[in-house]
Amino acid sequence: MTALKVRSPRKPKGQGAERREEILDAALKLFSAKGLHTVSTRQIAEAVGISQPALYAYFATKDDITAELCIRAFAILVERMEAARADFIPTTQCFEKALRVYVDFGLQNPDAYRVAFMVEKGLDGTYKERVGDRPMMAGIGAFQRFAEIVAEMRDAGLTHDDDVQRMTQTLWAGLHGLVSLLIARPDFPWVEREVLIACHISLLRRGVLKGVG
Amino acid sequence: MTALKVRSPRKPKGQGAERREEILDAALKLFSAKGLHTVSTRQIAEAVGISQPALYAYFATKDDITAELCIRAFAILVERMEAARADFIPTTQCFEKALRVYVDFGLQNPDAYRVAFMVEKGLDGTYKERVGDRPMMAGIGAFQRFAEIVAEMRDAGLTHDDDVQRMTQTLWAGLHGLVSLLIARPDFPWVEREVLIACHISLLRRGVLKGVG
DNA sequence: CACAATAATCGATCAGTGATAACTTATCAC
DNA sequence: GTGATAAGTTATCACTGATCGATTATTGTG
Repeated sequence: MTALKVRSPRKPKGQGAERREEILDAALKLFSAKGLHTVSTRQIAEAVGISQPALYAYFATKDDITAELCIRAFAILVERMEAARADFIPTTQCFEKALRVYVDFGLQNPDAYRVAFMVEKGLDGTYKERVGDRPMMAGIGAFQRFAEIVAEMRDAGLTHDDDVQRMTQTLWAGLHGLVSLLIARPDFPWVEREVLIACHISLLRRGVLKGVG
Repeated sequence: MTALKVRSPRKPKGQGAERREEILDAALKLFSAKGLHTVSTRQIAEAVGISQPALYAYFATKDDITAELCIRAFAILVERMEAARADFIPTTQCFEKALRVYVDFGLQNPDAYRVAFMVEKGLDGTYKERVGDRPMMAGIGAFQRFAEIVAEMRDAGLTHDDDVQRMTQTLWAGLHGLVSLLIARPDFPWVEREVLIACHISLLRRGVLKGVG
């Protein structure tokens, strides 16, 4: 491993934002390849082709980089949830499809998902103060879309429970459980993944909706 | 903060194991108070009253300390699950009670729970190689108890699905979702906790069991 | 074209991290 | 006493995220 540092040419004067994107791109790739905690700021900087302190011109903190990635990823989720909601009618099929959107997103964006819902917060509130709950709030946007869907199901008289908040939180927790375990423990002797997901979604649907089992 | 280092007297010759316990005790308290990632080996050592390198006479790695704490905590869970299974008869009440045991355990031992199921593994396999999957395996012991309970329910003809593995994994994921979210995101505007737990358990029960909604 | 302004970036450095090596000290059996 | 050895030490390493102050390169202006 020679690892001569190859420097990227300095950006023209107004183009700092471009470098910022490069940093986010490099970070995303590294995180996906090696996991969140094992990637250092120096590795990110080297991948971009700049010095390590240069990162701090664009991000106050390493956590801010992950937070931004996370927020962007969740914007995509909200988008997908809205798409699912656009052609939503209160049926079992539509309902399951919406759940499936969430699961697929989590498994396709494991790093963002980790940062948003699985990363340790630090009981002293450190994490919270630095990065805010911005990533989580972004995730909550998706949660709200879920609440709307659940509300529609309730209004159609299809749910067991009438309290939408309560039901949505429970449903969300149920989905999150599968997604986070598949992400955190890929080596567990899981039943075939597609089968498991289908089975899980059916279970949640039965738990929320009245009618045919 | 003066923080004069107060040294604990050297242990007699055969009593190294006692120091080991002291380390685990101190670590558990610190982890509970400040969270896992924010506690350093130096802090643990100071709490015990020994030098930082002295830790490494008892544990090869910082992760090994958390792993041991985790394994011990999960031994308790297995114990409780076995107790729940001892006076188990295939009824809705007993089933829900068993689920409740799991949730209560997770919320009472959040740090152990984190290490076992929520801590990042490192895609390069670092975490796995050092600490093994010993903590997770300890957790799996509890999972097996669940499987047995589910099997009893199936044999009584009460479940929707006949595949015990599949159902148990799904059920476990559902429980884990609530526990892990409550641990990781305590600040989320949750519905009142007891209500939420009860609601979630009902949902999972409806998802798994046939019969009355 | 020269020049000041400034965005972009760098090298040096800091305190803190987990971990290791080499050494000391207390305690024990004989 | 005298070795052997468990228990613990200090010094140090490579690495981490982060800060400081200086240094480029570029730009619009005179």
